[in-house]
Amino acid sequence: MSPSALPYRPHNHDACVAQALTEARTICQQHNARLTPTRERVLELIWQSHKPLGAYDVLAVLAADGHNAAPPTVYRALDFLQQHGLVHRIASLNAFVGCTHTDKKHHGLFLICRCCGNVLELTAPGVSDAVQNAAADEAFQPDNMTIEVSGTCPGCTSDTTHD
Amino acid sequence: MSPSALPYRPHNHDACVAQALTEARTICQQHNARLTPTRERVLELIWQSHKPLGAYDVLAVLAADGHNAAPPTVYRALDFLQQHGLVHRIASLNAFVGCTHTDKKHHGLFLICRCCGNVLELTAPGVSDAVQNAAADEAFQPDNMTIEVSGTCPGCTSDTTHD
DNA sequence: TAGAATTTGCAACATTATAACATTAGCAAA
DNA sequence: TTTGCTAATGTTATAATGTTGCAAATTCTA
Ligand SMILES: [Zn+2]
Ligand SMILES: [Zn+2]
Ligand SMILES: [Zn+2]
Ligand SMILES: [Zn+2]
Repeated sequence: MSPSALPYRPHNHDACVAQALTEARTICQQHNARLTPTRERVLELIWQSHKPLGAYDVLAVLAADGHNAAPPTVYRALDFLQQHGLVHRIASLNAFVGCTHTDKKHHGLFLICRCCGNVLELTAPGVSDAVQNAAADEAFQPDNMTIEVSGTCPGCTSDTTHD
Repeated sequence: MSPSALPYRPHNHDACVAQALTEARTICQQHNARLTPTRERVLELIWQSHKPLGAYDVLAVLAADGHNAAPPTVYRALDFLQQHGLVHRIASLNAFVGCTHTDKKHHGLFLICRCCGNVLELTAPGVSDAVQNAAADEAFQPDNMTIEVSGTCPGCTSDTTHD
């Protein structure tokens, strides 16, 4: 899985979605939290690709579904999903992406391709540690870290045609 | 300067501002760019503290100055200042802070105190390198990195009274 | 089933950012 | 010094993103 990991190469994405939903159900059960239809639907939409989706994009699809939804509907669902570690917010894009490491406790590092828009989430303990050290040198107690790297993914480096 | 660096302890902040403005003039000259009155004023406002300032906060002060300003005025000035490396945008706060490393080429790492709101910018080559490595492992070519850590600064860890 | 707690619907509003186009200031060649 | 170019600013409107507050409905618990 090292060079050219999942979102950057063709894969059975339906399996991604199915697995994400299954894991979500398990996790919510463990947390004694209710994965209601709206929340599950939002999660499914976020997972429709590995490109982050904006809250209002989600809203638009819900509306097209016939769901009578307003912004708070979406933001509440997204808050819930974030709280249970099922999605991450990408601050530099104001958008949301499904978490691909729901099993481990982690601080995600996100590789965002400027060209195709896909995002790969890494666990990158080396980076976390380096940040921890830098913070410790300043006697700063880290709580949460946002690490977002934009650039060009392997697919877009080689190709001339993009998605 | 290691433990308890600048923004987190009392310091002569006027000197911070003066230095920032001086460096800005130098840099703009070098870049053949015009540090117009509006741009300089915005930079000065951003530097009024080590707490990031929102675009509309800047706008409000400009208005109080008697300057007939609209949002584009501020955003344009901020774009200019960012382009010349004089301010950074903190994505997780939608706010702007003066760059404290205008001399070196750098990717900033920001320690954001949840309690007092101050931000300390570090250069942290160790972190940059770790990120580069993680990206290289995925054959990803990094372009720009956003590294923002929120937590508690040394001042707020010890004190019970905050700013 | 009654009561409590969580979730949703809904309306209005707040904040952040950009588009489009007219106007002006700075500068240099004719 | 007038002309013409470019960068910078003014102006208006609008887009995009995110929140608050309260009432109704649903789900859980006892
Ligand atoms: Zn997939
Ligand atoms: Zn994750
Ligand atoms: Zn200072
Ligand atoms: Zn900087």
